[in-house]
Amino acid sequence: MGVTIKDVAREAKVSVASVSRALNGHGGVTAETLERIREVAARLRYIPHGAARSLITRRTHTIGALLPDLYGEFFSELIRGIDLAARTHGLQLLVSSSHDGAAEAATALRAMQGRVDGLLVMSPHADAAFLRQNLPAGLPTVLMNTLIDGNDYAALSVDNSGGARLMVEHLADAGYQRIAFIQGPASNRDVAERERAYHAVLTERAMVPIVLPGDFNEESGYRSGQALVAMSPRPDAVFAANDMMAIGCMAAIRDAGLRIPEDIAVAGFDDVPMARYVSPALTTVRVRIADLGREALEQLTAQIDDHEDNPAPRTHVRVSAELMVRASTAPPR
Amino acid sequence: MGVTIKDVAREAKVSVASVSRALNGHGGVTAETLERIREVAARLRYIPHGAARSLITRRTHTIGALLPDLYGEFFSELIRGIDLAARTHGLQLLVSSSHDGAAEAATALRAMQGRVDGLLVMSPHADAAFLRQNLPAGLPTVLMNTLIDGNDYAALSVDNSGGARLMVEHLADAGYQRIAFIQGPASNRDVAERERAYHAVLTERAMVPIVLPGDFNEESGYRSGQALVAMSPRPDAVFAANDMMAIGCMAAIRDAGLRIPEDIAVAGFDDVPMARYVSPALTTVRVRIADLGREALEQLTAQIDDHEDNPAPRTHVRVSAELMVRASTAPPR
DNA sequence: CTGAAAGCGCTTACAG
DNA sequence: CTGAAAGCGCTTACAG
Repeated sequence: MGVTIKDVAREAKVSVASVSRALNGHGGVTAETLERIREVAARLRYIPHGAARSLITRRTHTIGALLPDLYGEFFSELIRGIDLAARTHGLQLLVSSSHDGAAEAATALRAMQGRVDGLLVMSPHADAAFLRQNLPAGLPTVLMNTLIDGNDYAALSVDNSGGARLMVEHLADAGYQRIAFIQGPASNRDVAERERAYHAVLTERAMVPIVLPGDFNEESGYRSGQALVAMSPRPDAVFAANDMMAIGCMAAIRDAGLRIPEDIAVAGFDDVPMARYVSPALTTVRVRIADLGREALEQLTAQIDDHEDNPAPRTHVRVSAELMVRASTAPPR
Repeated sequence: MGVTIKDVAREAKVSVASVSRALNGHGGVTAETLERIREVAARLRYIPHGAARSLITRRTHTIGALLPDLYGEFFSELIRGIDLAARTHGLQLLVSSSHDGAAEAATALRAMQGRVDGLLVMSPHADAAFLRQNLPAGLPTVLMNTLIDGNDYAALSVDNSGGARLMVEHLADAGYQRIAFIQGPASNRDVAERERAYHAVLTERAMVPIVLPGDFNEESGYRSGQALVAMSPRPDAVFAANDMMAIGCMAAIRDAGLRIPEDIAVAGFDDVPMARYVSPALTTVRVRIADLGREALEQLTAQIDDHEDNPAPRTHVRVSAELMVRASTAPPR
């Protein structure tokens, strides 16, 4: 079907070896044959077959990314960081996403074998056994927001704990007395870390926790906001596990005829673009997701370029979070 | 390095052919040998080498996507649509993005050869010559928002023209008399289509066009908003080529002490999530970007599954746009 | 400088 | 049911 190196060799009246050398710029060809081969290759529109080439060179110039999703704010930023770094290294990206179960994720991971030089893994299904079973031994790998016991893999993750702590301390320092927390999806590890930090700070300050349910969606924030305003005594501040719930919560507070932050201060987590546009602007925690992606890819390329005798360290790096104080948590009167 | 089919064969005391047949479920193996081979494969943690397999099967179960970018609202949605459809077909995604020039895009495209079963192409660098030069002949391809003369390729694109026309007609029908337009980046084809439709409707209605510069960023919308409020006679409505500029423009109008829509109505294009949250909520044009991606992938798989004697038609489909009327363009008193 | 040959890891007719 | 062999399209020592 397609034109192969053999076609070029025949047409240029040389061996396939010479075509390969010429086109790859390895030298060892006279300027004359080089020119002829180039001309024939262009005329025939020869494009080398990637799979065949990487089968013999053991290089694919591709990195695989196993992700739970490909869209939404978070992944958009994550992919941006990965892509930025991949581009500077001349790497392509093989992505695989949306695995409903461990079996699907395993299939996806296995399909990457022989097609990537390294792997970026972010998966709720990934644990030590899963990776041992489905990851080719020796394939450079970096985990993103995916915690595994031991030091077998390099890992990067968001400092949820530090970020949430900053937020709760900010609210307490501002003078708020009854600080509520809106949870995210139960199985979400990021949320668990945020909630743990919330409890830790409240305990340190001898304050009483008030926890409301949520699922990361705006609607759940609205519902918890309704519950919040009906409480007695009413909380005077609420920290939602993400921005969208915080925004939903703000709507509920306003619909109840209360003011933000005078009656109830509201804070979120993520710093989505919208956070600056809601009114009042939302105080939140910013995580440089793109940095996480970029840094993960840099660590991965370091592993790929490793020599056996000088392995890159398998470290666990925390990407720090930053407090973005805005009008929604101005100190109470 | 890794364990290959040979290792499994040796360990299971069979030929590699039998290992292949057993593991691929092709039958022709006794239950006993099947079991033994499976056991050995699992014990050795054998994972087939993708490149080797696709070299012989001529199938990669991967589709390539050449995109100008991977992040931001638009691509997030586009990728979502592609990913959704790819998943139902069991396909992986090889993405390549951010090509600063035609040469870089060409390299990326060529690198896909032999590694994908089909190609989704969205590139400002793609014209007929570019594709002929860098696309393996016969490789199934669908163009997205990338217009080429002729019917060599299937193509899908956003109906910018129809969407912009709906908007300008909406403003005129609402009673606005002096409708301004804020442009996007000069080289952007989507913008050109939107602007052309703006001019067409104004001509039909015997209205005078008022065109202000912009570059898709919020700041440029703000600047054009400042220019707008200083005009005399002042336009009573403005249609920005995208939502972010519309939002910037709203800020400028408000900062000038004017009201929206009483003094100046504002409309955008894209329907970004934020559009519903600004105050007043922004009237805009919604394009189902995810549908574009999904539909493009469906067309591509149809081509891939084609038989030579029954080729899928190379059509050019327009993804329709929808008017989202909100408070920012309520009719003038 | 050039070519014949081996080999990357797999699958698939073809015999037995 | 099973294996030997050919071949997918390339690259790279090895000779000449």
